[in-house]
Amino acid sequence: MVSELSFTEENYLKAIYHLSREGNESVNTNSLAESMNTTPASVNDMVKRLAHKNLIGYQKYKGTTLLSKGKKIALTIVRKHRLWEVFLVDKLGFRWDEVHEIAEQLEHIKSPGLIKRLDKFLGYPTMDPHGDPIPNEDGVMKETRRASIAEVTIHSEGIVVAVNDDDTLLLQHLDSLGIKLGSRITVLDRTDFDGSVSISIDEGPEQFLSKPVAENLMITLTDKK
Amino acid sequence: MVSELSFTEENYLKAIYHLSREGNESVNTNSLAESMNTTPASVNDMVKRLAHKNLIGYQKYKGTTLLSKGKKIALTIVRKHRLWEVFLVDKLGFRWDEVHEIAEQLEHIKSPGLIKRLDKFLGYPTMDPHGDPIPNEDGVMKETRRASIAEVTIHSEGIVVAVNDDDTLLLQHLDSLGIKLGSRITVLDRTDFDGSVSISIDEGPEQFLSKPVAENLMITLTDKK
DNA sequence: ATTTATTTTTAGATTAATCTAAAAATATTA
DNA sequence: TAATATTTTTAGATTAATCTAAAAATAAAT
Repeated sequence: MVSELSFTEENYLKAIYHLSREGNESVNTNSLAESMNTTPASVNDMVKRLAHKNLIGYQKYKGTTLLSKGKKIALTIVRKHRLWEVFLVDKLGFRWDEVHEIAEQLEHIKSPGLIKRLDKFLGYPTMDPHGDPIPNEDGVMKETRRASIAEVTIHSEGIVVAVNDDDTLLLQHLDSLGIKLGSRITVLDRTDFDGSVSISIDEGPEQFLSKPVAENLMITLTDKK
Repeated sequence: MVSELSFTEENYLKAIYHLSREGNESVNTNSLAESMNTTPASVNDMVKRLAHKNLIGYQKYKGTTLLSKGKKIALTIVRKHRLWEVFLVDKLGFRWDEVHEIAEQLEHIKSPGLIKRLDKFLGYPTMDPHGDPIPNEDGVMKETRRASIAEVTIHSEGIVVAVNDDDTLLLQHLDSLGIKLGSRITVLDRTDFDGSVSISIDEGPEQFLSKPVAENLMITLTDKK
């Protein structure tokens, strides 16, 4: 039984998770301090508590790593964070760049059943509005990769995370099509002849992109099994 | 500028609000302690802090009252609590008696804009799933009253909060009609001849209640202006 | 109007989470 | 490898929120 963690403890676990690149590398005191906006001394104190609770591994001067229990908790927090972000964007109409702060708070709500119901209500999304994958209940998440619309298989669905070229005309063109960072794009078809693609933006009507535009539009997608 | 209150401070204000019957009467230390599940000594400490912040009035041995700033905060918390309860029941499918604990946490989420959007998403409800009125942004809420289905004007809408008679047959009858505490009932029509009424439960199809049933079914309703 | 009971307040400790300043260990560099 | 720089840890304080136990004030009862 993990006696109910404080918000702070949960945030430390999450920070360690992210800094260790999904829990694989060891994290040192200073970078944790920077990421948590606090001092190395405070981090040191907290790291001892978490180690004492068997959530992280810690040896003096050697940095910390998530233990399996700690990693599992970190992943449920990431899951909650990303599901709430989907809620805020899809249901409440926030922009993708407005939701992080709110999700930072919502991710700590404790309730058996809440997240399961939220997940269902949202239609079991696999990606958050920033294009990051959402772990399932067991902490497993689909691999994501970044690719341009030009190289992706037909029927792929993903979130716009970057535009490779910062040409003003291109940006204006995308804007006029209603494409921005965070837009959810489904690739409907591709013409072999000229490499142009037809897409749907946020479930909207079919629209066309020329090959050069498609090549510069990067999305993240979860690889379908 | 109210420098951002802690969850605990917010909870004290809310407790004072409820114990003072919507902020009108003075609240004594012991009852606050009981309601907050803590000791009179702790209450005394906290009361001093809140008085120092000009949120409540306090004189030694005289109990506390909400000041206007404190009352306003208390009301926004009540508003948030009740709106989240509507969300949990209407959107996520929780039962009315499962949501209090979760709303106790959600009510402390801080975000400019979140509650406004949530309110809109929920269709600007005026009552929570327990039949309690939801304060508007300015802390004003509609008066509610309890009445039996038999005495209410046609087209009234309210939440079932009690069954006056605990006769098993009546309870079974209500159950078979799909009526339970928390059901939202709209009174569609009433027959003068026998006092029977037709109603809709949770926006469902028309159903009929005999006069004795209607007389025992209590709802809360907000008086339409 | 005393005495008794209740309520409220103070005094002094405790715990989680933080801090600053200094000491210790490790890493880097000349 | 010795000197210097960086990182990490300790020691000792601080603040919010709590506690227990005892003192003080108020209220109730004889």
